[in-house]
Amino acid sequence: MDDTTKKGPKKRERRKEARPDEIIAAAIELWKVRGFAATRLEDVAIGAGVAKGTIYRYFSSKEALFEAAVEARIVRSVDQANQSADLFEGTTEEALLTFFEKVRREMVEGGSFIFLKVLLSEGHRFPELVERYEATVLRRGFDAVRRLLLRGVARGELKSEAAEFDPRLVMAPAMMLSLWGTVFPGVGAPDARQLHKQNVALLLGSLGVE
Amino acid sequence: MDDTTKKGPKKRERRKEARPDEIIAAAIELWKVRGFAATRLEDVAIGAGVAKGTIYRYFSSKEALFEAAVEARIVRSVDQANQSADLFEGTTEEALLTFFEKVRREMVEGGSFIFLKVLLSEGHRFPELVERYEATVLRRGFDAVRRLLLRGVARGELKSEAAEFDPRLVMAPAMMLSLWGTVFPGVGAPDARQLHKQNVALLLGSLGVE
Amino acid sequence: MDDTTKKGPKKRERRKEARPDEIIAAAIELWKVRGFAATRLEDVAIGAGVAKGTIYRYFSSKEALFEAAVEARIVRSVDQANQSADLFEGTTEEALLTFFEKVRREMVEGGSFIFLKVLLSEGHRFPELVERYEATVLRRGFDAVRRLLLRGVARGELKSEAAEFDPRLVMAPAMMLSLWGTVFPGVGAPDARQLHKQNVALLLGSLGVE
Amino acid sequence: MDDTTKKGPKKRERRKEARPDEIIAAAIELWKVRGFAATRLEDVAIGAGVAKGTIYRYFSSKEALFEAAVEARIVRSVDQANQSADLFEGTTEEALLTFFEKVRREMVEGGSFIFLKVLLSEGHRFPELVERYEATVLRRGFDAVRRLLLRGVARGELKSEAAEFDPRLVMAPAMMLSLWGTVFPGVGAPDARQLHKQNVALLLGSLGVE
DNA sequence: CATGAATGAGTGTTCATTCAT
DNA sequence: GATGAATGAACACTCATTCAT
Repeated sequence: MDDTTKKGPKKRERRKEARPDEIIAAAIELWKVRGFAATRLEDVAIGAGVAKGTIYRYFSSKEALFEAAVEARIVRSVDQANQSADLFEGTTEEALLTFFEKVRREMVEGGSFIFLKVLLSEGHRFPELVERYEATVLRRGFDAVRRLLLRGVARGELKSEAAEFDPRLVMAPAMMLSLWGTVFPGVGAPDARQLHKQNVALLLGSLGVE
Repeated sequence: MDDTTKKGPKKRERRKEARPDEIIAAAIELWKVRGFAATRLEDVAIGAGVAKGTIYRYFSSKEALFEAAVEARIVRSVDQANQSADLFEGTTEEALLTFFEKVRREMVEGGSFIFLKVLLSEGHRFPELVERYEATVLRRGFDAVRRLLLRGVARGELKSEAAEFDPRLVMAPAMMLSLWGTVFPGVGAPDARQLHKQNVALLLGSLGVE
Repeated sequence: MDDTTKKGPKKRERRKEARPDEIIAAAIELWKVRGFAATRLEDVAIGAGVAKGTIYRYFSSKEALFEAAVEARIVRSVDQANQSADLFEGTTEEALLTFFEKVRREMVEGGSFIFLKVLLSEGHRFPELVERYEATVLRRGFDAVRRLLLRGVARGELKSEAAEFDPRLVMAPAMMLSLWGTVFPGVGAPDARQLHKQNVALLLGSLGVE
Repeated sequence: MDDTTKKGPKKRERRKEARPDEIIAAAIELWKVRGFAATRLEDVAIGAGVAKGTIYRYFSSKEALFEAAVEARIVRSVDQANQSADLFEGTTEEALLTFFEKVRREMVEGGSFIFLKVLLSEGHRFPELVERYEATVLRRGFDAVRRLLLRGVARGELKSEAAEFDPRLVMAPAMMLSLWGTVFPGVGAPDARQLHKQNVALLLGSLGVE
């Protein structure tokens, strides 16, 4: 017990700092398959290779762990979205398609869908988090889309009225399809790319120049 | 034992037959505000003005109550959707707008959003119900939309390619906006009608003739 | 409901009087297979072809029903036992064998084993009934055996010391075997008659003259 | 993770290892007086000086606790019985008397009667346990008796036909008397030793040489 | 700091008993 | 009297959280 301090103190330090992330990663992995409510903190502990009590050293409660997980992933999500929208070089058509694909990948493969699900069904328990998610994920996502539309107008690819188009309508299909796909096997999942293309075509058909 | 086929045995039972519906109504009302998991069966009982045990006379478990509630509401939802699509007399533009409004009203005001939420976050506990919901609500909703698009083509209001357009893309925004609106105050709720109009404009702009 | 008073008032009266017995019979039949605690009063009602509430017209509680069942069967048991012992004409050997067989039949086929089982495991709930059962079933059974032994001495078939032999030792094997047989498939049931014979041989071998 | 194989990890656990036994002991003590069904798990917890939840750390259900209790006591019972039969040095008369006394002590004072009672009245809920009890307690008890009879024949104390005598008939009185004694105050308990003597006399009178 | 045994409030479910019809 | 819908006390079991080691 006390003999472990001999070898390398850095080693332990390093692991210690990684702990919260490992716990969050394990938690998300379990939440993805079992859902938030049905996943016991003990399972998270086992999944992260730590003891139950250890989780409480880093997160004051199950909800706090969830909030921390959202925070940890939100940064990535937002950055991804912004990169797609702002640093993209290609046509608006490609940009939109890439954006939809990013949303899908982040939601489905990255597991972010679990955050949205929990907030949708148990949002009442996380009032601040709901606000924060709305402001940081949704609003920023919408803003990214808006900038993308404006860029399209600026590039002469979209009609000027596209600047007024509500970004929520652009994002909704990609998100709804991702959510459906995680529960309803026959709806949304397999041909996601095809649907995204059709959605882009729809947008360009209506908002595109000529 | 076999003598029960007398005159009118329904008389006395008719009043009692309302009980299950009252319980379901009370349950949905509570689920809407507190969510499914956070609503105790005792609260449902109080809400319905009965004792806890009474619920078990009609529903064998909390999950069975949920399934019964879905069944009870599904019929209405599907009928609504079909009416919108099939019996509608006006233009496709009006038909789409009406359809979106029906979806929104059913989801938000009718409270059907709670079913979707629960299935999204706890679908694992209701495998058959997930299938049933997908087949009865989602698939039929998509079919109604498809028929609506075909009707538009037949009426010469939509390009022939509209017949191939994926109905999921038409429904997704209306559903996603409804879901968002129940949790994120600033997203989706207040100006729903405006968004639906813009969505219809988008569809017609791309799929409409001329 | 009110139209049934037309036909024969005697018919209903007669059935009314039979009700308690029918209920008791149905109860015992269920207790035999499911046990006392695991049998719901509703099952008894269904088995007896009456409504749950009707049981309470005749028996004030589940325990009262049990007590009444014991009383109803006790009379028969005791009479059977007394007949075996007192009215028997044959040898003591035959008398003992007949007696053991009566005990077994009453216990196993008649279902009396359920009374003993309940009193053994839940006797605390029925203090007066325990006393009554002890006095009416056990003690009288012992007395019947004692008289049987005395008769054997008088007939010159048993040594005089048999008059002092404790009847409990005579009865115990027959009862224990019956109890075992109702739960442990391999112990006691199939070859009961053979065991009774061996038990009689044992008794006569030790207590028999010559 | 794999470093747990250090010096003495048993030290800390040894104290905790007593918990299951303490819980079993408390449970049996309560079952003896109140019966199995009527004893709430919370009472067991209080009796063992732990919280309700602690019981579930060691036993997955009330029934599992019962099964564990049977297992824990079965070993002792069987060992006792075997010792009596095999390692005994004295005459068959003494051996039988000692054996009966062991049975009685184990059943009445050791509290094993509660296992038999529960299995008799609620055996349906424990099908495997019934089998196990039959095979481990009853059958082995019978075998011990059989060996005891064979030993008596070998020692020239019993007639050769004693080898064929059914051990169930030897055990039944001791067990039945123990069971009776736990419920019916006037039957069996006080003069148990006297009855055992008479039973031995009966057996030797019939099966004994000369 | 890490551990995991211990805690106990909370809830779904059962079922004997009551009582309006 | 009979019915069976309604009641509500009782209890097994779960799991987030705490804390002695």
